[in-house]
Amino acid sequence: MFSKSCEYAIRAVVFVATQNNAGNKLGIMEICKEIDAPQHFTAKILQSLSHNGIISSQKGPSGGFYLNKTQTRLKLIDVVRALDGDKTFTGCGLGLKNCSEKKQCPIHNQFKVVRDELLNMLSNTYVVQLAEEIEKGSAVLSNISGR
Amino acid sequence: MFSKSCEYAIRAVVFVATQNNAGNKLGIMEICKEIDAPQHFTAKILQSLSHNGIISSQKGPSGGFYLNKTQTRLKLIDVVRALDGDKTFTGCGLGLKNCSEKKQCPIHNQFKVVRDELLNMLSNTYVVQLAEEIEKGSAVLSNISGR
DNA sequence: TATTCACATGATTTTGAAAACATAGAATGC
DNA sequence: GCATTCTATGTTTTCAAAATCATGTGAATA
Repeated sequence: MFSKSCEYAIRAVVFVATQNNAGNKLGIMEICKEIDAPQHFTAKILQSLSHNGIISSQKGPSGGFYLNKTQTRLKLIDVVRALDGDKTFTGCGLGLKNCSEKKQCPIHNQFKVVRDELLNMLSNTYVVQLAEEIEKGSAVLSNISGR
Repeated sequence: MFSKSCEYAIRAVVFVATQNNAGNKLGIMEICKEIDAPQHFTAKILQSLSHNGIISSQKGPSGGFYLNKTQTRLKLIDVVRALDGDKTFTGCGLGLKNCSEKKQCPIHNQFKVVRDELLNMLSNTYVVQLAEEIEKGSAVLSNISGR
């Protein structure tokens, strides 16, 4: 459904949101360890997100990634769009490059319903809301058992 | 969403269904040309489908792929399951290997709604019904313009 | 029964996303 | 200003899906 980049990004952003209270910033190593993601790869992803204004970053000692006031209102759709673009919501279900309303694949309309449901879900889900789930302990962000 | 294999498979199966009337069988070349898919790769996919009883095949002169009586009642879900397995409907949206009802990722419930919608759609869509769209001219199976 | 045709099968190559590596650059704190 | 700590960037490597290649096998028919 999503690219690996996008999966790691969502997990990372949600984790950052859980720790964003006291205004403390999170380093790459800390984030990757918690969400069980490859360090260098995830670093690039977060840098890309930072570049796109999805999250904020601070260099130097005691620096790291964090969310500014505006960014705490982040939705999942923002993260997905920044990394995977619109192709998740516009691409043809059967891989036809020219598939459109005018010249459509046979499952075009049926598929549209599913994609709209996805788009709707991502548009109505806030990152902070997911962070709360983690804080409450009703959800996890890592593969590693016991965390 | 689906693997390339699955995309080619659906397109191929729908095309076979459109030509299944007079009991004539379709060769690989004919199929690949029509749906604009790589020949050898698609051959393997169809052979796999044939192996799984999704479609039928006949060797020798005037042989090819076709649907027998039972197979004309094929649903999309059958094709997807045969090639991509259940991971399309069960895999975690955030890529967590251990994600389950008990230990779930933060978007588990939201994602479930979308996946169920997809599962529902695939379970209620018949291949012959899609073939009719093609025959009517209200949908296409190829990237190539003008076909 | 030999030839031809078309699917079947296994090995190999290609491709691109994913991941790792190496190095540069910038900010903080002392 | 200098060391430390972190982000930024470009290159290389890895790996599995995707695609190809080469050869085998069964069926039709003359």
